[in-house]
Amino acid sequence: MPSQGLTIGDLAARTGLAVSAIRFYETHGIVAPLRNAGGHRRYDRADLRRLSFVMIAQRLGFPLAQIAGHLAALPADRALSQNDWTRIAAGFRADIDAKIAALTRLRDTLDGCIGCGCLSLERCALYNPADRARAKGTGPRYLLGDSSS
Amino acid sequence: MPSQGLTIGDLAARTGLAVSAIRFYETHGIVAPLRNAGGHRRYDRADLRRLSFVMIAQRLGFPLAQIAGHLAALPADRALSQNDWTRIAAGFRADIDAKIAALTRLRDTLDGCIGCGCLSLERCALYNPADRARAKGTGPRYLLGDSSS
DNA sequence: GTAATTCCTCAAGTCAACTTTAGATCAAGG
DNA sequence: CCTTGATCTAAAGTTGACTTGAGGAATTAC
Repeated sequence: MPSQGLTIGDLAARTGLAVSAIRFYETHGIVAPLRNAGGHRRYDRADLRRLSFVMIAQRLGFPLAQIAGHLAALPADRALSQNDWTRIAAGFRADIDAKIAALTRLRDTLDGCIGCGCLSLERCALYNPADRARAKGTGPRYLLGDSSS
Repeated sequence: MPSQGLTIGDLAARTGLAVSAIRFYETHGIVAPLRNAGGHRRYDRADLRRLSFVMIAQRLGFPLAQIAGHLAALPADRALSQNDWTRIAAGFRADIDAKIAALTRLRDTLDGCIGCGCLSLERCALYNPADRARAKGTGPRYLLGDSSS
């Protein structure tokens, strides 16, 4: 039986993360390995998934704190059930959708700007968001998804 | 005639950025204001657009250096033409598309995972990317868009 | 014309997310 | 056993993106 668990080096090799990064994540509550007699960390396979999840979400621009928040909804001690994933996925999905929507909005605006020929640019949303928003406040909220009318 | 240009405070008020941030951006080549007799910065309206562009792109997760790169393709000295925007938009669009694709891939995988009922999770891409990728290298490249077969 | 704002520069501080370094201990192969 | 490599802790360093602070000059408002 190889059931001694994975070392931090094993985890690093499999995830591609640095050993130091995994230890850092531990201080942020993302993984919580056990210790063996000598004080060395021992991980199980669920930790591989946790770390993969972190890597993916981070690559997509989610901050560690937010990711940790999602992962906190998972039980650390037992194997993950489908319900666990369903919950985390649902929570995460809203964030992803928001990000996709913002990106799509920007892309479409860029496309419109290319095609519209508005050299005066008076009516161009990309060109002029800050000027237009001036009456309503500050910043390019027009493209930033502030739909509070 | 109000044609003295905008002060850094005007710009801050209109974009919602901090004055310090605008000065910081200057050190990174994003804006390059003129100076008046007293040494104060004077901006024109094109700078409002540049800053709005920066704010949007940043919110979407693009690093300043990359944004500055896109903006560097624009002429700093003259009014922006449609061609200018066409060029910057085209370059930026590829980045946006890549980000949308990665997010969509993740979302779809999450959806599949919720629906598939794979409690064993042996075939679940979200659950198991690191284990599966082990043979091919490290990390959850399965979901990260590494399409090198 | 002077008081209150706003702006100037430069240096240092902050926060996130890690990495690097140092000194020491643990584990595994021969 | 003992050497080599992995791990440990704690603290300091790094990068990106800014903010804050100090000391001083320019602008604006009255």
